[in-house]
Amino acid sequence: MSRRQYPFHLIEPKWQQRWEAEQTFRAWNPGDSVPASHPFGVRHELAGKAPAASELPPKFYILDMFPYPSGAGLHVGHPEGYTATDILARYRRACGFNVLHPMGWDSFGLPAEQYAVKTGQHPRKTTEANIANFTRQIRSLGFSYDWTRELATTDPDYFKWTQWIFLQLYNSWFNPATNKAEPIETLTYPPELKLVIEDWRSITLQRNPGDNSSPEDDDEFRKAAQKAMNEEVEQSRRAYRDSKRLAYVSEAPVNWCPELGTVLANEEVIDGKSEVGGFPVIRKPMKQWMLRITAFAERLLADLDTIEWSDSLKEMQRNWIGRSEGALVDFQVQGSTSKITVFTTRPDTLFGATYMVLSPEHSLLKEIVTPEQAAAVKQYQEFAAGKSDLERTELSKEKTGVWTGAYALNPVNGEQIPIWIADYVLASYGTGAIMAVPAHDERDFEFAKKFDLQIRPVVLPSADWFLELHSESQKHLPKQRDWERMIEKEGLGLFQAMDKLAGQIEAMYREKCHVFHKPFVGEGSAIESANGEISINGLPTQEAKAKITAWLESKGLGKKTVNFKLRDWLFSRQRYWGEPFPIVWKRDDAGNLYHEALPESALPLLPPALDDYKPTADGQPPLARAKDWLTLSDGSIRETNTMPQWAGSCWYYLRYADNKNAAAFVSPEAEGYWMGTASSPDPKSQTPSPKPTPGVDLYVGGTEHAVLHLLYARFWHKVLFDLGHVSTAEPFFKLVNQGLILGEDGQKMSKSRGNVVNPDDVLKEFGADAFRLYEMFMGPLQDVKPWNTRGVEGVYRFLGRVWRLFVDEKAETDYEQAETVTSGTGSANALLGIIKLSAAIKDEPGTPAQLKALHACIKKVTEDLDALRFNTAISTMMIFVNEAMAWPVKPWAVLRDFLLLLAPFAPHLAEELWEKLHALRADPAGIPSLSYAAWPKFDPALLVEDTLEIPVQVNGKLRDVIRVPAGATNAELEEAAKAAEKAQPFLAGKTVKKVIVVPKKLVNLIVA
RNA sequence: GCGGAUGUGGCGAAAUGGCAGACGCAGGGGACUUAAAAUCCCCUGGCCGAAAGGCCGUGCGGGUUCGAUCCCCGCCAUCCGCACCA
Repeated sequence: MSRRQYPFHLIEPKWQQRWEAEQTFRAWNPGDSVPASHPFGVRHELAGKAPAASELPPKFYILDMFPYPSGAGLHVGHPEGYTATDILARYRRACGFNVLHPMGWDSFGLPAEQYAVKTGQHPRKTTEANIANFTRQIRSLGFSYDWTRELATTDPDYFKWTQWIFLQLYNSWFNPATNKAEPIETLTYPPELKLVIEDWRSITLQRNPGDNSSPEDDDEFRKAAQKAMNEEVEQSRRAYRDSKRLAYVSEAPVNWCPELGTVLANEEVIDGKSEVGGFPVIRKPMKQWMLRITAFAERLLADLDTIEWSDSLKEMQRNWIGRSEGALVDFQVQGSTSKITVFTTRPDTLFGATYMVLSPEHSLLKEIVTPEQAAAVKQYQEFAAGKSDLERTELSKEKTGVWTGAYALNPVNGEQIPIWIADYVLASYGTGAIMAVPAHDERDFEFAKKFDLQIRPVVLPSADWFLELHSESQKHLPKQRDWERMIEKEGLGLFQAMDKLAGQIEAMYREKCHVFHKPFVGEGSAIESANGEISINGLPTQEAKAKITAWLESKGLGKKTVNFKLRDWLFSRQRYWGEPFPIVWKRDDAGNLYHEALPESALPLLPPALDDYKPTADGQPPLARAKDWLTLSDGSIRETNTMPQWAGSCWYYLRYADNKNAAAFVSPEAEGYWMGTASSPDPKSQTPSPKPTPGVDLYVGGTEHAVLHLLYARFWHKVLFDLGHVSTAEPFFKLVNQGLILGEDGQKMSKSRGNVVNPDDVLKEFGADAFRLYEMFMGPLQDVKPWNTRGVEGVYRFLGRVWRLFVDEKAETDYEQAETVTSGTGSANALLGIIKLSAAIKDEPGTPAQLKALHACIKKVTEDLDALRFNTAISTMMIFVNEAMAWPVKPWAVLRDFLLLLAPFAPHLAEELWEKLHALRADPAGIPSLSYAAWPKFDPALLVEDTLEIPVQVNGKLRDVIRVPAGATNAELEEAAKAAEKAQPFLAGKTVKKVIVVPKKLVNLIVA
């Protein structure tokens, strides 16, 4: 394919430059002055004004997940989502919305830092170069972003506010009574932490005679006296306060990579090895900053019901949050005052608890381990700690553990049960300890079998379960032939035999269920579950749970509770290229370290300049190398951790609304307009539907962020909402995941497979419009689909047909000759000026057939865009063009409306043809802007058919198609169907028993 | 193992209770051309048939219905998450 279908190489740069020069896609905030000439102002009669939110048209916020600007540049997967959102942004603009469609850079990140470690080049340099390359690539695709709102998370003007939001978290606590984040000042302290003196003014002074100090001095003295008296309790209060903050410090097990000398984030650990270098990673407790996301678990779960995300995505978030209802139960340790609390979802199986298991890291171990077992326990703890995550999962098939030598007392029956430790119990879930009910839990069952612990059934399964077990033909169970014998020799019916068999297995289950090969983990009815005070025998599982839990609560032995899989967010990284924490460390009089926030005025806190970006030899983060930066004049020491990459992406969508604001992270007006529903519907706009929604109206991005980014951002947003900084509880109202684009070989694109498609190459050969169109034509946005270069050629040919639909053949030949002569060095505009439109384009009304073709196209494209069905919208336009090519006369107005439909998909080509089309008419007002021209409306009256094709079925099989007047009655339809020629052979000699007539659709004749 | 999604021609796909395969790719034939490219026109799910036409066909097996790619039940396969979460 050597010859160009049309001169996209001239058209595309021309319009991209025009859009940029005229700031065509600038989005206007409330209060902005709209220039007199700007097409947005012209369209909405706001030119030269500074409209308030109520005067602006309704907003539509269309957001892409901003990219990490990697050194590799864009691949064809990126623009898939960007193209979809750009088409919608242009469509919504045409519909009369004020569209916010921004782009920016998630530019903190590991690759730039690793490059810095290797080469000493400052990560900012690498980052800037990568951003420049990404910008070039993205701009070449002709997206209608408002580039004045561009932002980068690495920009100090941006991360100043990331740090500011961290301070909001730091200075807040979660009030369980209100279920909200509140300023830390509203925290109430327990009675033992009451200040001795509440108010320094209440301290009475006894003046010495002759003391002539001023009353101000008295106040100073009173303050000092209060301070001294309260000092001790104040220290405890600080500790209490610090333990309640949404941002707090905790000794947490982290992914420590000895080889790299650093801590890794979970997402940087793959199969127990570091993503970089593939070195082993172990769990190690270290002091870390944590964010209290768990406090919001319930709301993060419940509010999923208020937003339009795909089921699968919501499900992934639900699984991650992992809510489960159960009970906390206390077990007394025998011969000790200590209690072990366990979390269980099956309190109804308490009578079947035959041993307990603590995680190897459990804090009570040092108290309860007997001297005889101490060595074995210690050895096991070391064994478990030394295991990498990889080894833990690899070895998970075989359970390991050690007895502690201690016993606990089962609270329901006082029975002595051994306490074990095993690494199948996780320190980080529940209480880090379990009651083991091997008869009703797979893991406990496996463990009990291995270590020969008692297995006691306390839930009776249904007969079906026994029969299923039997059908798996296990050892020890009755054999198939036993069953057959029952039927044959004992003369039993099938169901009697099954009952008898189930009965036999049940007896065995009650007596010696340790011979079974699997436990019963489902719901049944309780057995063997009674003590002197309470019995749950015979109760179905749900009722048994409720009753035993109530009993435990009444005896003070336990309580109903809800547990979550979600953990608090480990928020610190031992890295250079991230936001420094606005935190310093100090020592109190007793010499204890404590932390304090820097004042807002200290923001942004910039990272120090370094020569060496490696962690220090003793495992300190790189920031600890900057000795000057580290220590403040008052002796306090800066926090040397930095924030993770997620921090910047947690709130960038808010900054887009007001990215230049130096006084606030976003102004309330801008936030209220773009994120709230403050904008008023514009009565003049053509189709402002669907209505603007709270938050981002549409967010498009890959599934790789299904959980972490989207959960973290929702969490921050809720905190900001509680503190009154934003007006909605959820940030992203509607979210769509674009599907992965695979290589031509159907495999995931990767450098090593050599199947990566570079957009630059595609653009060079086919142009941006063809590229955009193909990405959308491949299939549904959400689907995974393979790239196919022949497919690009197909849509490219379609654009060529559109070109030839408009352009005069002779002029095209002239243009080609001129281009050859000037060999591309001539003025692009002069060359394009040679192109003349076809003489077949006439200012005549369209024929009914032409108008029908146009309006059918308008209808389908509009409906498809509303439903994000880009692929079928494009095929509809192909059908229109194929038909229009044959028209001897091409009505001007019909082609004009078609260009409006094409414009969101292929904006450059549409602009060029729009310009030429309008140049045919010497309109004194000049050429109207395509980008703000109103979306065409279809006229249903033009689509009405005079006659309809109606399929005729006989007994549900298609036999003929008849043509009837559109207004035919059911009776007429029936008659016509019975007379249908090709149906006759199937009707001959038979009586029509029944006739189904679906008006305007079909007739089905049922014959005997 | 658990959860979710998907399964339709040679390929990407469309139709979501009513003519299965729109549109595009690939393939075949033709027009234009000295020739090629480009463009334009026609054909193109399988089987039987000279044709007219018929039969079969949306992963597999059942069901609901006058009628099922579509709704329900049970399987199978593929992909994506999560995975000792008590």
